[in-house]
Amino acid sequence: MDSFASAAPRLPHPQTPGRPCSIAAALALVGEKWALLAVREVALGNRRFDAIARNTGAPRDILTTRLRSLEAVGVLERRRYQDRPPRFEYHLTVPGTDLLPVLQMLAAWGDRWVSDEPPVAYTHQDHEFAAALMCGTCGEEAVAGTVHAHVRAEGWDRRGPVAAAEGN
Amino acid sequence: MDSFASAAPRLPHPQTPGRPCSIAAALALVGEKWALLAVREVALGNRRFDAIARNTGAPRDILTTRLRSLEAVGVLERRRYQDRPPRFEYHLTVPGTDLLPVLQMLAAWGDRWVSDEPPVAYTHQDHEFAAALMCGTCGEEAVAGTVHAHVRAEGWDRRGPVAAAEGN
DNA sequence: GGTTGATGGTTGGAAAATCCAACTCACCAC
DNA sequence: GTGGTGAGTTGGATTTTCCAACCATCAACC
Repeated sequence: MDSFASAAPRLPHPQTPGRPCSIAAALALVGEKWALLAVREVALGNRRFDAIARNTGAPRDILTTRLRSLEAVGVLERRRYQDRPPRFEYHLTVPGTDLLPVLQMLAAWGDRWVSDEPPVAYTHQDHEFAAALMCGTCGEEAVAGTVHAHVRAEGWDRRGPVAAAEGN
Repeated sequence: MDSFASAAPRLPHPQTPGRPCSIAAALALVGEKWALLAVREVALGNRRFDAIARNTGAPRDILTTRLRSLEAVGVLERRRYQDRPPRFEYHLTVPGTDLLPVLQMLAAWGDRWVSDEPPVAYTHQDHEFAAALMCGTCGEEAVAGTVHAHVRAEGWDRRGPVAAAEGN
């Protein structure tokens, strides 16, 4: 896992208000509708600007800024596939590919709670795929209520900022 | 699973541009930074407006509109815990609780790629929790590249809208 | 009786981001 | 020379966000 994590460089750490939290950090980098939908399209194999714009419905100018930002952050890579005129394709980096489980979970939630019938079905190897959360340590499914948070960040606990009873 | 899904009512189906997709639908309902961070805080047990505002860093007026929207959508429930003056607490509904795997995946991604060291650690039962995507059908971990999409939505395929070669 | 603090918000106004339609520029095929 | 593809830009109107300050209700303190 250490060797895997070092296989690609770390992404820039954004400034987030509130509690120090990897969820907030992740959202600051990729947590925007059009950004995630662009990643979805690239994952589906649609690597070109026009296809991404059409299939997501994103305004073209917004999409431009999102693609630039995803590239700057290291989630997408922009590759020139021809010169004269210059044309580009977007590809997932390693961190970008690692976002797909997040999208799978979102799709599963949407399928369960909002879509009448799944607009997209997923298969795992040869059978129907049903997304679930797994604990990689024990190999079992992590059922609701069995995962607990332990706040490590200095000056914070579960309730919020610690009163910091120093000298005051 | 069928009986589980019917245990709570379905959420409103939002209008989304682009490809019909449960990811887009989910993002339309809950895919906004402050909304997801509010859900995070409620999941941590911080159910009151002031605590959520402080711990997320969200502007209070924005937080008000997000909480109202999450309530309207059916992700949160707003409970009065005293009258005179009226005071409220926010609780996760069943669909809201079902969002936690999404947050776990986001946290895992942030831990892996952006946070220097995890600001929050998670345990599963008594051991360290390592989030992974599982295929509920076969019980195995869904490794990158083993899950494939099949577009079912009428008029669309993986590449985009179908040319609709009728009579043309 | 006045002040402070907690709680759960509103309000006003400035700043920023979004959305939309139209436009560009370079090339290719017909 | 007309139309199409591809990858964006541009201008301008509309929305949304952000921020700080404010408000109301009650309890406790002094």
